[in-house]
Amino acid sequence: MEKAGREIMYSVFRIQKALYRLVREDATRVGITEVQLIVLYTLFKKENIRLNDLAEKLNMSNSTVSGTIDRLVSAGLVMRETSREDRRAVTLRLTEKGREKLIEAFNHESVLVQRLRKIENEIEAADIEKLLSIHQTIKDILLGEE
Amino acid sequence: MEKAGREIMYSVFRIQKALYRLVREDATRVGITEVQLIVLYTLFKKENIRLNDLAEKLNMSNSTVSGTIDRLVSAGLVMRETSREDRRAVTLRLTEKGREKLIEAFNHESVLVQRLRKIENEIEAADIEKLLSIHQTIKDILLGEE
DNA sequence: CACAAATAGTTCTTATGCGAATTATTCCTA
DNA sequence: TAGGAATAATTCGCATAAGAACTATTTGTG
Repeated sequence: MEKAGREIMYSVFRIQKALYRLVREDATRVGITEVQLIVLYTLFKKENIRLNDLAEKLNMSNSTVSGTIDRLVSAGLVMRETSREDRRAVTLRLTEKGREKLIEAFNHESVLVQRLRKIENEIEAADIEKLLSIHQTIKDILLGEE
Repeated sequence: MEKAGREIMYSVFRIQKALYRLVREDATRVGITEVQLIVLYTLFKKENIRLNDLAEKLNMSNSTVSGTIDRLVSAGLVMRETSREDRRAVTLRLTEKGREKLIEAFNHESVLVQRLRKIENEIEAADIEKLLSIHQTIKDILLGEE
């Protein structure tokens, strides 16, 4: 395989793992899993989203999301409601308890939030911009938008 | 949460998913899973590696790797051997069949290999270097090496 | 309008993926 | 050197993660 490409690949894998580990730390602290926390956050950012759209946003299959939502509903953190416009569809919403859980997870104790802040402080804005732009190029090439 | 940090996080997640999807394509073509293919590749690059070291290299727990190796052994692609120096340890090696499978996966048909090559061709070497260096900084911050 | 095609979710099966407990072996030190 | 601490791997339980098959609706086309 190609050397530079391989290095980029490994480098991305490593960062992703490190990020996931920090998310897991916050999630575990409040008694849920990292994926559940990411789902809560996404629902917080976008209310009344459909399961399909949530799955797409998270880059996950809807079978996976369906199962995760099952567990969040059982835990009383999320509500499932049949959409009135389309009775096939399901819309998802945080419960009050879910909202509280989310806020608790990303409070001042959150190492993830601290580290993300540190990244913003220690890396120059121009470099961050450069990084995101190269990432975009890479993503486009990987997805085959030529 | 912090805006730029969040963007970087999402951007990494997206690239990781895109990469995984391409690895999966090659893996599926030869009848194995993406993780199994990554393991075969790692064993190809480093013969007679211990399970522990393999897990560390892949950033996975050894319970996960142990299970994956189970399936690769069942499929006749990998050999497990008790280490002579340390009888607690297990060393792993590709079988001939495993080596053939790996070569078949990453042959000229491989979209992943093509795309990685394209990344090398279309992104300037200086930019790739810059990218890897920023990645390193981010990884260090995330892992808390302050 | 009828009815096939498309769409939204769920369920099933298999494979990760992790932490905790367990087993086997080796290391270390009183 | 005996026996506990440390280490390497496996096993177990649970939660992703994806694709395929399935159900329930809605859409599109003659």
